[in-house]
Amino acid sequence: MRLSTRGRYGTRALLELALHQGEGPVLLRDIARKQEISLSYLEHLITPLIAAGLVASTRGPKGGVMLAKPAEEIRLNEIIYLLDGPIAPVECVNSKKACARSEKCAPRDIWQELRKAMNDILSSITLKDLASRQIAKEEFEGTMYYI
Amino acid sequence: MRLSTRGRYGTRALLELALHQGEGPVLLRDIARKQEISLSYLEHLITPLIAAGLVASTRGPKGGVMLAKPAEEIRLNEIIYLLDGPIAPVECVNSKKACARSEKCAPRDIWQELRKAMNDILSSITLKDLASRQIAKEEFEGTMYYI
DNA sequence: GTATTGTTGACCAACATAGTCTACAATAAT
DNA sequence: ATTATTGTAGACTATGTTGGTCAACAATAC
Repeated sequence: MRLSTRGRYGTRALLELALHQGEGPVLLRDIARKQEISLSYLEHLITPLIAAGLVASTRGPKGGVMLAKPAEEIRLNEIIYLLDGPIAPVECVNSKKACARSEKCAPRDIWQELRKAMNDILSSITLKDLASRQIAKEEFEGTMYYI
Repeated sequence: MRLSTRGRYGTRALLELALHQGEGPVLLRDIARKQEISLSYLEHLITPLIAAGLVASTRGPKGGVMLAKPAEEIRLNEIIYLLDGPIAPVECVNSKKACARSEKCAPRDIWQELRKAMNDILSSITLKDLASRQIAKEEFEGTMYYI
């Protein structure tokens, strides 16, 4: 029951963009460095996000990537879906056809509850929320030194 | 974000045992047939469940496997844990040491919420509950023919 | 003792994951 | 125009996980 690195790294990359929203293009290289993701791998992760219209890119000197829409309009479930596919513990919760026993399978009902719970959480959080949380964490870290 | 076949098949196998609780040993072969799992694979799945004391087995003719304790005392999170490992979307939610950035990582908080939600659901459901649901489903299916 | 059952461990094919590397395309600055 | 700088695309690969198979073995009811 694990989330792949794609979804996690992608979320972190977008968080980085959200933290620098309004500051113009951010270099992939800088995202890679700050979020500790290999640049080559990040390039692959960013592609579907660009294709989906979450991220805008400009090439050449002074280029880079930036959020293509406000951080409050991007929800985590969207990011995970784009990078990891359907947020579902098993295929059969998406299509009944995936398994002949779907109709009379009690376990399947449980897997569906799991999916709903996960989706509810992920769709309730926007990149803006995530960025706010991150900022709060860092500020709190800072105050720690004064205790 | 998927549940492996191990956890799912294992759950189904135990459901089958719960449905036949008190009827003596059930053949692995019969479980395999009814739940559509290959026998050889089921053998591997049942082993950790026996080791953990959820299932009791007897060899030889008239042998088979049965629940080692009442179905109300077996929770789904236990089954999934035994077969799939920790119910966690990422390792870092279990041990902070897994990642140096854990302390100041907002995404990690989200993954922890996910884990909690999943665990809450799975630990709230016992094998007994699952069996009751299954019976209800089959009875309902049965009535359908009279419409 | 023999047929029947579970137990164990070696093995394996296919796929997913998590990348690397190279060549290429666009563009800003000169 | 040239060049340096950026993202884009695709081929390639190493490793691990998944979902098994198969054969030998151990226990036990009859």
